[in-house]
Amino acid sequence: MAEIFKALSNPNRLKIFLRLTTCCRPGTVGLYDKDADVDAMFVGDLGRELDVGKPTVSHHIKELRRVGIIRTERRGQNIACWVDPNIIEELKQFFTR
Amino acid sequence: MAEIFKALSNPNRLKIFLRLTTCCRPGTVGLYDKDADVDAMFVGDLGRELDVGKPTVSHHIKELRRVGIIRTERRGQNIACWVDPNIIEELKQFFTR
DNA sequence: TTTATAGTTCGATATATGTCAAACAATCAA
DNA sequence: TTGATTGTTTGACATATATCGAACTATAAA
Repeated sequence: MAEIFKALSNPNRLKIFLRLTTCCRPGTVGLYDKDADVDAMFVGDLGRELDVGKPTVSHHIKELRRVGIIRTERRGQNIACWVDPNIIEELKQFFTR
Repeated sequence: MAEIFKALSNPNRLKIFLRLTTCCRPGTVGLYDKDADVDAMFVGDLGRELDVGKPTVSHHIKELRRVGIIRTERRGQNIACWVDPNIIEELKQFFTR
């Protein structure tokens, strides 16, 4: 859990996380649908909203994936990113005991 | 929120947080009762469970208090610590949108 | 095959963080 | 007032982290 919190403690990574939790259908935070209109965002799209260089975005994406917060998949030239559906539930559980 | 996650990202601070959330009456995480048997823990008690020096414990307590995760109060020679009742709810809300 | 686009890896650097020892401060007890 | 206990502050240091530019890789398009 400490590693998950560390991943979310960086402002840019937190922005990526929040951006990804709102790119799904409204009201479905933490849930995504691969067949929906928008089920993921590309690394480049996320980077353009962040005001940091590509290497930095790549580094943050890698870290978020390493700790299991997001999942990624190549789609042509792009890398699609989405929040792991389980992590949200796990985090809610953590603060509900 | 990033600062709150940063505070919880250090293993020792996370241990302090978890220890404090379980020193209240069972099933009342995040709630404390000043009139209950155990409503708080002293800095020294927390430190003895952590295997780090006193200055380090003090530093962590200070940080947890700075970001609003815990509250403290002097009681004689000791400093009592407890988790802020509001923060738990705030964190749950954050992952529920 | 050449060019363009998207992203990663590597190396460097500046800053932040965790930790300790030593000194200090505050409370209590003799 | 003296000594013991509890915790804080300060200064130092080693490690971790965020960031960038340059070089590299992978896919697509011409």
